[in-house]
Amino acid sequence: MPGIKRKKRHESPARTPLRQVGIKDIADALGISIGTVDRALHARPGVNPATRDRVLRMAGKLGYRPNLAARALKLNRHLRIAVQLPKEIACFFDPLKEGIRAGASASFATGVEMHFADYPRLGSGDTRLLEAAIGGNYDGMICTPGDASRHGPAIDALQAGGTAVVCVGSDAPRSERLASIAVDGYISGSLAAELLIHCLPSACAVATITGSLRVADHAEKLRGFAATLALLAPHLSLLPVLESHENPEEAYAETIALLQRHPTIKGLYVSTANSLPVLRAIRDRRRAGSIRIITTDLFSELIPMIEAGEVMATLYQRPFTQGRLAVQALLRFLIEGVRPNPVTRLAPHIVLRGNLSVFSSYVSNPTSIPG
Amino acid sequence: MPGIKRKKRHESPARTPLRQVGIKDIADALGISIGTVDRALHARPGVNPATRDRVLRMAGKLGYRPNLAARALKLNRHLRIAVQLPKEIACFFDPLKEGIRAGASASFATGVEMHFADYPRLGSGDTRLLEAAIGGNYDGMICTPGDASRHGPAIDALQAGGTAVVCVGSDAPRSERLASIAVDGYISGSLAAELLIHCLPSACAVATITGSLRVADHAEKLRGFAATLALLAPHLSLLPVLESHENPEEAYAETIALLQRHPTIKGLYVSTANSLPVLRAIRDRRRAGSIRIITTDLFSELIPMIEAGEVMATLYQRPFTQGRLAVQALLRFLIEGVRPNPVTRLAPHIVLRGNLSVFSSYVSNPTSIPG
DNA sequence: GGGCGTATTGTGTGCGTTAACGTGACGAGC
DNA sequence: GCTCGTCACGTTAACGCACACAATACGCCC
Repeated sequence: MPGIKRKKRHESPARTPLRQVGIKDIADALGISIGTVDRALHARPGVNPATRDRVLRMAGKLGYRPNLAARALKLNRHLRIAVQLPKEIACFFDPLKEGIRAGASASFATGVEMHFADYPRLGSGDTRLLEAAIGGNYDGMICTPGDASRHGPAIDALQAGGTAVVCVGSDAPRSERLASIAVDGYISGSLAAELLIHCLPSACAVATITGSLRVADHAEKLRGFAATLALLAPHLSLLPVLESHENPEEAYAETIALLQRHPTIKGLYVSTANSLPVLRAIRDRRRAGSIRIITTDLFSELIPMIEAGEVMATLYQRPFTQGRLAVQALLRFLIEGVRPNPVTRLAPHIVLRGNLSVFSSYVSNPTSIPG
Repeated sequence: MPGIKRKKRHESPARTPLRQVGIKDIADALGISIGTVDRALHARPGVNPATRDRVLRMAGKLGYRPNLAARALKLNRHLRIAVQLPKEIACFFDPLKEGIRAGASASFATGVEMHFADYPRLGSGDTRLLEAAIGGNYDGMICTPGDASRHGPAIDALQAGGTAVVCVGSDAPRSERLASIAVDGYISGSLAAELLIHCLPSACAVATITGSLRVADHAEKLRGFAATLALLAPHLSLLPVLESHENPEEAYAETIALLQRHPTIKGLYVSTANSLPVLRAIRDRRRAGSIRIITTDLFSELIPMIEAGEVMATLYQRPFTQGRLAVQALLRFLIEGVRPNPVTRLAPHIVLRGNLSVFSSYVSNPTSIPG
């Protein structure tokens, strides 16, 4: 209850009552019982179709809105929701999990059991975990399908078994998932290109390094990057893409080799969160000042590099928001039956030096991120 | 109820019941009545301090979480919330209102009456409207204090009378308002400068045009712009600020005069949403291609200009999100008594050509903006 | 010890909805 | 004519919590 002391409300006499119309009001208006109204509203059997119509019409006329609190109280549903996410990359998935927690606690649905399960990283143990959940009788599932082709069948099986699946961070487009929340990869790549273009007015070479082109999201980012570069900056030449396979040593070595092969390189887009080895290689080769770098995601080590201008911008994928949206869509569906938009594609936040302070506070304190 | 058909839940025999512990469980565990437990939990008078401690300890031990649905049902509070916002500038305040509506309907609070009141524009009729609400016995109020010095007293009076006030879009820092949600002006200005700097490597002049420096937010934006320019780009010279006073004719004339006085100008930051006259002047003087322009907010006429590259970027102030956050903070306080962060400062979205599609869909369809 | 006052605790009601259960009415089948 | 089943609808008991009110305990005075 609010801590402030307050004057008594409802002291003015002729205030519009505006009492929330309930099932009882409909019943009274029609001279029938609430039981019938309830059955009619829920399309349950045992109601004369004529009565049913009258009820529905009256409900519309009176502007009936079900009292969700009462409903939630009555049918004290124990929603069981599984959350299966990798431990790595922590700077993305940790705040994502926080977002899920925050979004779930904002819901008034009592008795939502959240079962968090971790696996080491995308592609290692995730499929097995997902398949294990098929028999788990979950009402909902939130997961990141790293490999859509392998996870699709499991997702379909879950859906068929009555578990609503929401994909977050990445998508399994051809599966039966209820919804998918992710950052738009094409837009990310396109933004990275645009930012580089603005800084590189004269002809030079730009490069990209990614995790694996087999990951749909990574491929999408490069598609956006290349397309925008081709469209807006014919004077920039795009070097063949490098793949680090999320392996630090490989990323480091690839970068060193790249700098050796192409000393004139002026721009670099790192489309995976694992940018540290790349940045280390550039530092070691003393090229930190002469290459414009766009990275992905945000973590503590990156902050001073953005402050120093070593990294020009990073594309923050808003993991907290993604988690919040995912769980809210799922709960909204399970509780109210509202089917969410099947595909939600967020634009990443462009983090520059000027707005870094806002986002760095997210990194240090992943709870309670507003927007 | 979800439309999908689902297998029966709870068919496995020995599932942990995990019944949500309630006030009754605490009472039973201690051999006392729920009345006492209730009093203890709510720090109400008339409980033996020793019993109170036992209750609190047991509540903690059992992991008691109040059933929000039951609470909401019981104290079926008729919250009356006033929303007072200007009609202009529509591209900002219309989606803000939508955000308020969306945030309120997402809340499970039944019986929240939202009283929307409009006035023509900031500074014309807003103070009177605000003062009129003092006797209105509202539980909450959402408003944009255009002039903090004049609105502060009214806000304090409202708070004293038991109305919780949330400022949105702008702030009245010295008032007793419950919370304030707005975009950080300093960061906006700083971002605008940073974007311009990246595009303007050689010495030249940049200008700014704003509404009125008397508006705290506008002054803040210019402070951020000037500071960042001075810090990062000594080669760019900042011309004296122009004020349009949100008057289209004045904005147009000022811009024409500016271009005449300073033909070498290469960058321009328009820190108010009323950028159309400025852009028209630049077009009329055939300078569209040669000046890098950063604008504020997003509306339909701006979209093709960003697509064409005429406007390099716009700083989208996320009105929908601001509205959603404002009403959610307010409701959370009124219902659960959770005092929100007094100051929330969002970073604006940087809208470039690459992510324009995401935001232009917000403009055309202001309902259901995800993040 | 009875009466009284205060401090502390117990009991009951109802919020709007749901779902199990109860109740007529009517017609078929014997 | 009686039972029985079915259809349409009525009645009612929860759900967990807040709060008004009832009840009990204890200390104190005369």
